[in-house]
Amino acid sequence: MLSLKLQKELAQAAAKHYSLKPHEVEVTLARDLGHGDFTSNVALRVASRWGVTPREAADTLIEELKDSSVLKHLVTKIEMAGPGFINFWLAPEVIYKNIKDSLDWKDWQIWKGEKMIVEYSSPNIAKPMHIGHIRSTIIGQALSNIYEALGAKVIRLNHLGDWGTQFGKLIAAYKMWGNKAAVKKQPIAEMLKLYVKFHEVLKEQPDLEKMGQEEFLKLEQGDRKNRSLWNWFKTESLREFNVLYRRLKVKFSQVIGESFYEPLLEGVVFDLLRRKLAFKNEDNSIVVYLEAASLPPCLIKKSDGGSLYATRDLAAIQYRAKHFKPVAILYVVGNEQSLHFEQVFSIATAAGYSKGIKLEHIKYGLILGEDGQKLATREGKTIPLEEVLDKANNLALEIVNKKNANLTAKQKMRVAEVVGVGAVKYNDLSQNRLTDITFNWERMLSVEGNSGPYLQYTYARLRSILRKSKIESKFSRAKVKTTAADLHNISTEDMLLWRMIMRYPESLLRAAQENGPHLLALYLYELAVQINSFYQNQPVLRAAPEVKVWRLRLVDEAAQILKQGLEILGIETLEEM
RNA sequence: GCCCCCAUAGCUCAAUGGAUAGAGCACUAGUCUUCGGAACUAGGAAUGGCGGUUCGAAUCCGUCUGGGGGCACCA
Repeated sequence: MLSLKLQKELAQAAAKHYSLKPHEVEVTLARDLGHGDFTSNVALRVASRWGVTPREAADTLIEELKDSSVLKHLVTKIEMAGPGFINFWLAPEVIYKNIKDSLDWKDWQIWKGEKMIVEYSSPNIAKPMHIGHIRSTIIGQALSNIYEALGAKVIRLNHLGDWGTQFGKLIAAYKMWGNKAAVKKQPIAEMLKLYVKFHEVLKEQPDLEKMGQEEFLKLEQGDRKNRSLWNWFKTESLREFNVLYRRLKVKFSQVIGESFYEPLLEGVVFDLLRRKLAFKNEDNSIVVYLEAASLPPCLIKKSDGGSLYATRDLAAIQYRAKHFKPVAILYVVGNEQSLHFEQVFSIATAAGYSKGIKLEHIKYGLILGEDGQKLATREGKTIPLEEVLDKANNLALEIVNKKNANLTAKQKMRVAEVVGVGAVKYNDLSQNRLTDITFNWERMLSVEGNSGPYLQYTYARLRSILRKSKIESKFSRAKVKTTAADLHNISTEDMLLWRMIMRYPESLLRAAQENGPHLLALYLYELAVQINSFYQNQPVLRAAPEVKVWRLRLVDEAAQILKQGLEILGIETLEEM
């Protein structure tokens, strides 16, 4: 909310008075109180040191700060506010400088040059992408963008689920009931049918389970027929996935399937045995005991010699550490895999695979069906992502037809797609990632209130004002020039909006700290609400010249932040809609 | 049985240990000679129960209740 520079300056001034180190004093803006002021909870930190109440500490602090030579040029008034809160009124010159500093990106690029890996989306081959995949895909994309905006070098990995017993099952099912032409025609739909059928028949014929395991083992051992089937399934699946990724505007630096790590698996198992972390059971399966970490044991090799999920993730950590040398790996994967990651991280740490790398499971709540129950692929009970996007698109098209008849048919199609996808993405990104989401069509497709389209609409309106102001050429962004002297002419409403604009970098920072894109979404929404309310009552183009210059700059800055912020969330903006 | 996540308004969700717990939907009443009404203004309504830590708790700790997920040869 305050520029880093000003925060630092004030903290230093306060610290000097109390012989504290600057980091022991906290200076933050707590509430919007009016024209050009900000509040601080400096007193609170001091209070806990002195053993007095915050109110007493604040009183003393105010007396002393009044005479501070360092603060004199910054602050025009200091006052006691709530229980232990001190309000500072800043001089206009300071506010102006603060605005400029806040909007200076370089200050906020705290991840500059750091390399990190974000693993997201990671769908399973041969299964349709459904509503459950959208969370990992969209949250991962947004987080990657956030870190990148803060200066990090982000490697975006799609860790495809293209290995494991499930493919044994699929191969078995295909060999029994498969039809080449049908798969060619509708690859994923047909593969899903086979998979579902396999599980249905499995209920009556339990020996099918073994059959699936055998087919996977053959695949893993390089059986020609199984390999070529698997390759074919994979190619067909990826083709369908890419259509959806293109629609969602999701990109990856690398698409590396689990199968990629297969040649490394033996090495990992051998290494863990050598380090006496893993042990061989009588049935030849190999397990890592994790009592020390209070976790259940983790199996890394099956009794038939086949590999497991955990084995592959361990190999992946080893590989990534060696080839990318990241400072962190973020796994954007659902809540239900918590145990798996706790086990894998624990083993990786013990074996030293992740030395110098922060491993973090960015978990998120499930999307539950409208009945509040889990949506399971095996039972064929899912909502395909394509269906969600199509529905959203149709609804948006209906609305644009009503609202903006002037657009050409082509423009309307474009608007419908951008708005539809935006609505779906925002619905997910605006919520805390940890809570389970109960699926709801109405909310998912909402275009009113706290929704993606509301933000897109706000941006389009701001751009419309700027176009009409004629301060910009067709291709360049608006650049409204202001000076500190102009600040004396602005109203309280204007000032409040400035304060909101100044908070943008901080919202990004917090979103990164908490790995919560919803914090950025929330900020953008608050900004949009405030500017909507603002131009409803404060004329921009018809204002007096000295006021107009500030209002145009406000509109310009807000528009730029909305565009940039939405882009970071992976949501496109439109000049007209 | 053990472990993890969650519980806030009728519904869906917010909230750095701080000031009067915010929104949207729905409902009610308003704002159009408008820089685009996908908007704006106003209204009622909430921290699951009981303890604890703290000057201060929706937030941290304990416990109970309720919902979801998981617990070695699926991923």
